[in-house]
This record gives sequence, C-alpha cells and structure tokens, in this order.
Amino acid sequence: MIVSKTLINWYSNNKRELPWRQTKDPYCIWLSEIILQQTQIKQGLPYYESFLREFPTVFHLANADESQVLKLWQGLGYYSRARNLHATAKYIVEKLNGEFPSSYKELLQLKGVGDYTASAIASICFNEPAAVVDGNVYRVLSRYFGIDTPINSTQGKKEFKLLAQQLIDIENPADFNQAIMEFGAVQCKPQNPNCSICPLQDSCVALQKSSINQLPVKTKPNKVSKKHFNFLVLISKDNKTILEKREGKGIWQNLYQFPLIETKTAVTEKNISKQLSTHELLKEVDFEVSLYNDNTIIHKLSHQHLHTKFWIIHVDNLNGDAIPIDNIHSYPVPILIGNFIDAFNF
DNA sequence: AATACGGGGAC
DNA sequence: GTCCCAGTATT
Repeated sequence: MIVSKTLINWYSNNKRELPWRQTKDPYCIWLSEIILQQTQIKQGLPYYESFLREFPTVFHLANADESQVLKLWQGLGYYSRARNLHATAKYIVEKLNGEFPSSYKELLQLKGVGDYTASAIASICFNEPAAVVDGNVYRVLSRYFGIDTPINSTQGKKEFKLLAQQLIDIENPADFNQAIMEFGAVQCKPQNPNCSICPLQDSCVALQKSSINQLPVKTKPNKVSKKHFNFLVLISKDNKTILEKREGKGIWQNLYQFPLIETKTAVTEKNISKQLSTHELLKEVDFEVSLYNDNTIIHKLSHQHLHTKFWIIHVDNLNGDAIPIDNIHSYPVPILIGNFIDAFNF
C-alpha cells in the first residue's frame, strides 16, 4: 500500500526524538503507553522520566507500595492507570518471572491494557502486525478516506480498526503504527492542519471535498433532557379507567400508559384543570381532579429525566374504551406506570 | 451501548 | 467555553 509507505517515509523524516523511541524494552514501552493514554506527550514526558528513574525495571515497580506509585503518578489523572500499572507489574514479576507476554492476545489480558496498548506493545516490541487505533489514527483515516462513521460508535470502532489492520505494513508494523500516530499528531492535527505541505494531499478525500474540518465525526454525548409527564388516571363510578397504547418510535413502544399530557414545564392543578376541560376524553364532562404525588417523581432513563405527576380524575362515566380497573394488571406497562399502579389504592 | 474516570493544552 | 489528548473498565 502506497499510503503506508508514504506514512513511514514521512515518519523517518519528521519524527520527534522521544525517550521511548530509543528502546524496544517491553517494560519501557508498556510504561510509556500507559502514561500516554488520553495524555499528551508534553504532559506525560516528565512522568515517564521520573518513573524510570524511580523504577528502572519491572522488579523495582513490583516491589514498591501502591501509595508510592500513586504519589509518583500524582497530577497525571486517571489514577486507575497507576493502580493497574502496579498490579500488572506484580503479576508479571510473581507469575511470569518478570517476563512480559509477547503477543497481542496475551498482552490484552493484562490489567489496564486494552486493544490499543496491546497492539502498540506487540508491534513495537515484538513486530506483530497488530494495528493501533488511537485518536490520531481515527483522524487520519477518517479524513484520508472520507469516512464519516462516528468514531465513538461501536460501528466506527470496528470499521476503523479493520481499515487500519488492512493498511498496516506487515514488513514494518512497529514503524507503521508509530508513523500514523505521529502523522496525526504533527501533520494531520485536529485544528487547522497545513494541508498544503501534506504528502497525502493529492489522494486525501476530505481535502478534495473540503471536509477536513468536518472529520472525524464524533457523536456528542446526548445531554439528559428533562420532560414533564402528566398522566391522567381516570376513574369512573363503575370502577373503570383508560389505558392507551404507545405507538410509533421512542420509549415504551407498544406498552400501555394512562392518557398523557406532556408539558414544557411543571404544571399546577389550576393549570392542568384548564387543559383537562378541553381534553378529548373530558369534554362536557364533570370531573374532580387531585394530584396523587406531591413530590414529582423523577424517572430516569438513559437520556431523559421524566418529571412525572399522576393526576387522579374522578368522573361519572367513561366511554366504551374504558377498561375495568380489575383488569389493569393484564396490560404491559412501563415500570413508571407499574409502580404507580402497585402503590395506588384503587 | 453508555458512562466514569483527570488534568492540561490549544484555540 | 469547547474540543482533544498514543483509552480502559465497568455497568
């Protein structure tokens, strides 16, 4: 693949001199990779130096106290990395005689080592053609191939990993992996990359389509939206009520609920009464309304908080769609409704 | 499939 | 403020 060669060539001419690039010792590579997870080189570099000074080998690290490791990690964040680092060092010393696993598959078993880190160590130290996919690789590939699959979706992770794996130079996986990452960090950077000096400018899809700034696509974590649900618990003198089936998409499809009035904001009894008098089910009907729950029930779904009020509405009669309250348990209902039914003394 | 997990750098 | 950074573990 010509792209792979171009990247490796660019790397040989442009790579920064970094201490972990002077060695293939798995301990050093492992340490550097853990430190650099979600961490910029500038921030991680001093920690790499101090860790190697304090713990020159995996045996030194394994013999330390966890608090000593955490102290040295102080300020770097994501402290589970430090705890896993220490635990893994002990594991390697005590169970593996101080010898690092040498394949992607085995490395993946280590605490704190995921797909990325296992690939990095396997390729750099053991020449295994396991493609790394980090934030840089997502950016380079999405732009070069013009792929807009969200990089934080399951689909995207699969797709980009496969693409990187197809692209990797099996003759030189170590340099290819580091090349594409370094290229992403230095040349194909997030903001305002200088594409006029890019060695891939002639074949970059995003550049042709002027979509460099649109890629990669990352779906925003949906903010939790707040909704106000008002359920109308209608009760007739002959002990009937009304349940409605939820149609269409969205939550609770095909489940049953009391007639619902969704409002933009929380409503008062006075406020809801006004709406009720014109409601389809209550037109020209005498009714008496009261609020069941004084405290708003906040039902939490993944991306919605449902601020819920149950309004008890007594009427003389209900039409033919009403069901006997005694049958209410035969209908599938959301937990929110089910909890109310169980708690309410019909 | 979401979410928690840190802190700093770049704009 | 917003986005991003050589991601992983847990729910």
